Amino acid sequence: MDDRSGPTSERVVLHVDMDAFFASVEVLDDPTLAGLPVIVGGSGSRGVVAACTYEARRFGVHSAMPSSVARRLCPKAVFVDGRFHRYVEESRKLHAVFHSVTPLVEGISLDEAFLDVTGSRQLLGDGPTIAATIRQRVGDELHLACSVGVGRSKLIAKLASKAAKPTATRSGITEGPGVVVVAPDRELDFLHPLPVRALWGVGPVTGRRLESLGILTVGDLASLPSGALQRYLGTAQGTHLAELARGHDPRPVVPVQEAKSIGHEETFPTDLWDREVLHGHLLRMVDASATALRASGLASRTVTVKVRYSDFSMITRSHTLPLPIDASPAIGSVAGALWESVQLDQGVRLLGVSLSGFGEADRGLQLSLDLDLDPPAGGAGDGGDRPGRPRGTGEDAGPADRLARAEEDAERIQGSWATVTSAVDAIRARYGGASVGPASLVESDGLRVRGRGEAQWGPSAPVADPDSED
DNA sequence: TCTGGGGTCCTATTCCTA
DNA sequence: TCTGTAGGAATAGGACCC
Repeated sequence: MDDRSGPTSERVVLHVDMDAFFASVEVLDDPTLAGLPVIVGGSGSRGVVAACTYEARRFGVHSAMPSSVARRLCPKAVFVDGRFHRYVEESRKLHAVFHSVTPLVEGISLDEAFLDVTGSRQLLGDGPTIAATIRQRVGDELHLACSVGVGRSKLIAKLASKAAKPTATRSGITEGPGVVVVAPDRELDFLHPLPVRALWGVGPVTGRRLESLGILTVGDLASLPSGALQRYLGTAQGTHLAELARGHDPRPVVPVQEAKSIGHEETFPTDLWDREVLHGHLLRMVDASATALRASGLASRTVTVKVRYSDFSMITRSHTLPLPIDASPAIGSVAGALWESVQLDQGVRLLGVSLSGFGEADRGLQLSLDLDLDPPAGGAGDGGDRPGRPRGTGEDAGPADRLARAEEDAERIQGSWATVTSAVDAIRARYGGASVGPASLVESDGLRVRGRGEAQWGPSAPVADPDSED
């Protein structure tokens, strides 16, 4: 397939990455934090660091690090719970700046984006000029710092922005250049000395595997025959990494990426064993996910239940329906059947639900007179026996039977719940997410739906915990 | 002193069907 | 009807990203 957008060498891609974004927003809102080691993230024993200031990084703290380790490395750190809505606000302003430069903006996360500025150069200047302008405007308008990488591919732009960042070591914080430009004829000189782990797609596991083979740098990787790499890492990953190591990255900047899954998962402050209690949590997460699903105008065919046990092993159980559904009780019915097939021979640390296989909800089901129009008591789930469905005579149906019944339930509920679902969504839109919910969850303490940012980085520390400061 | 939450993508295996 | 085979879909698990 030929590329009609012009020669690849002419493409100019920017990668803009905010410096310590969440932590910088916290400092912006509370200037007394300026100059202090600030850590944003879960403060509980099972929390992780979402972001931290460079003052904290001097002590070796970094994002995704367990909070307990961060606290040990930097006992004087100020822990701040994440305020996701604030980061979203600032992110919107940031993206407004990006969109004033080019419509080709691919957001990677709240604080990071690729911009294809190939077509903006005539109006705004060359790549380095646009990069400097963006950096200046983000500083002036948001009072936040960012780093920008400029190259002819996403790979190069991304690595360049990293090289543009400040660095923090025990001896101090060194300002970065802010903008790093990698000219096409300098790409391999820039790329090959970098460690293999710098490449997008090389994480801890692949990194260790490559290093065990003596492949330490991107240059080492590039010198390897791609066939050998494919045999070692698999076709897709081997081919992809071989290409990246040679500086080949034709991936376009794609402005709108449609979601492929929507879900909720939570780590509990302590491991849970009780099947019923866990089922209650599962239904709560189903309701939250289904609400998000409908808010996106989607319906889902595949329901997946995820469990992480106390020993950190993880299992998933999923089921795909013939038709997409979006009603919470319908999804809850399938999730409940999957949940019954989950073994509980050790404590559960994390529980989650994920919805995928999107399509349009079938809300056109004609209601016949013998359909059960009453919403199932207790909301979602596989609770009581209901009319309109043959029940097996055996006391303990197998997983396949349970799923088949849940599928029937889901179809029936999906048809009868369309009006209720719309009403619930309307009430929540007006009075907030906690204003209405499944009856089965109303009286259960602690079963409120956790919102984004409330404890996104793990369970919070107990309110009065004398041991919280070691 | 131990590992979050929201995702995407890939691979291997199993099951079903032609 | 049985067996072998091949392909596709579903399922489960894992690595990776921010």
